[in-house]
Amino acid sequence: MKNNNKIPPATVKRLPIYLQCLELIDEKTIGISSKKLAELAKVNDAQVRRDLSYLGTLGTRGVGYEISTLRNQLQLELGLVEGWSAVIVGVGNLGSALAHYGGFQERGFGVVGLFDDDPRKINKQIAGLVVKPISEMQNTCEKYNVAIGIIATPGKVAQEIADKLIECNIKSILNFAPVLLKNTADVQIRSVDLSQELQILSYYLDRPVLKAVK
Amino acid sequence: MKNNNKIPPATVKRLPIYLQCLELIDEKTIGISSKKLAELAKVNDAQVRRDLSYLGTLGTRGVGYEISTLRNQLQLELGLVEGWSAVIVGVGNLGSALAHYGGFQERGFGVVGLFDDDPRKINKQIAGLVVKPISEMQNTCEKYNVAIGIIATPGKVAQEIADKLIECNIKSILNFAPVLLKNTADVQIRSVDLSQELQILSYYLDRPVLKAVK
DNA sequence: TGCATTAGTGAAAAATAATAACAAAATTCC
DNA sequence: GGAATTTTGTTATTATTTTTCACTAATGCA
Repeated sequence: MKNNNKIPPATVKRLPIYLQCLELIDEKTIGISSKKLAELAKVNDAQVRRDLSYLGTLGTRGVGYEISTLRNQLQLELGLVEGWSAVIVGVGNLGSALAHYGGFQERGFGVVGLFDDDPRKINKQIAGLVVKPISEMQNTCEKYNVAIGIIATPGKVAQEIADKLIECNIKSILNFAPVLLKNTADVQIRSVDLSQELQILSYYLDRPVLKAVK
Repeated sequence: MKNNNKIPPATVKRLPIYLQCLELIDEKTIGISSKKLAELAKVNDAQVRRDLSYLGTLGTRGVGYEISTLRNQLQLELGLVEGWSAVIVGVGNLGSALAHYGGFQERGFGVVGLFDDDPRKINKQIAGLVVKPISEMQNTCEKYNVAIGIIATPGKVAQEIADKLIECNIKSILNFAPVLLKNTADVQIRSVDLSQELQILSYYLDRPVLKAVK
């Protein structure tokens, strides 16, 4: 399939899962079939082939996929190779958790700044970084050419922070505050509302028969 | 529409958003039209009516919806009224963040237990609760009839914890560890992988034209 | 060479979602 | 009181997306 930039959302959601599945495989193994990968990822094997075909022609007919190639392409497609930098705004428990979270660094995201406006938090050291006041954010973002802003503040200041991040020329925002942020044309916003997740889960609590939303 | 238990996933995902929108409204206002709510939630107004119709006949033609009724029904449908209890396993930064997170209590989820097997954490007090060893989990779950287990442990022990939670007769799991948990027939599992979220965001980083996955 | 295997993909089918459009019910205004 | 207006509930339609089937094309191996 032509690599024309148009991977369906449902597929994009599965790419990180495939990547994760590959990590589970014994290092000595060098190849994997769509059938086996499908099994690990708990999807149909035609789905796997279809999904991977969006990334280009990666496999070999009659043989399967070479794991290292697959991993590289997945990482490339997900933009995990270019090493995006991120800043975290709000260093309460959630912000700290995110700062400590190994998964980010591992997958090519470097957290280069922590910001908060609480004087008790400023200058505290967390995960090797010093917490700075939000007024210094612009500076850091320019210096490191930061692409991602992570909002872990209380809801009521989240929009204000988002606006500031946009002013800093950030390209995407990952929002953990429980509010709907205003959409902006050229900034991708992705929200994770922890209690919303719990609410959705809760909906399915008394309905064990139904399939849960993914 | 008959209230026959079958709300489409896309709708279930919007219900918490509607609930959130209602919270933004001035307390004195008692009614709201589908058009206005649509505007707040940033969706089509026909969509709002369609979505709400799954909950029963809540509005009044020519008038609109009574906010308090709407809120009650949304909460009821989402199961936020029955007061589910939850336990959190793993009290690192993320677990602590979740324990402190006001949103849960507010929306009807009571966190009744914190568990960890790190001796340095046991007996620590967090958000008014004392951290206990995982061996005591069964006990707490029975005592409080806990319905939800929240996993905030490192990935490598997550499956083991999930199994233990299932043994404790929990009904749903909200998993924050970056692993795919094995599916079990009568336990709903919902996973939030923070770095997966970031990876999906990252995919859209160089493709600002595309619409991001919801 | 022939058989077994497995990727890539067109096309069909299925599932899901969104929207338009309008009758029915309620209110307001004359 | 009745016409005009508003706004819901719902049917029907359309659109979109996703999944799966089924087959062809490579490849390896005996």
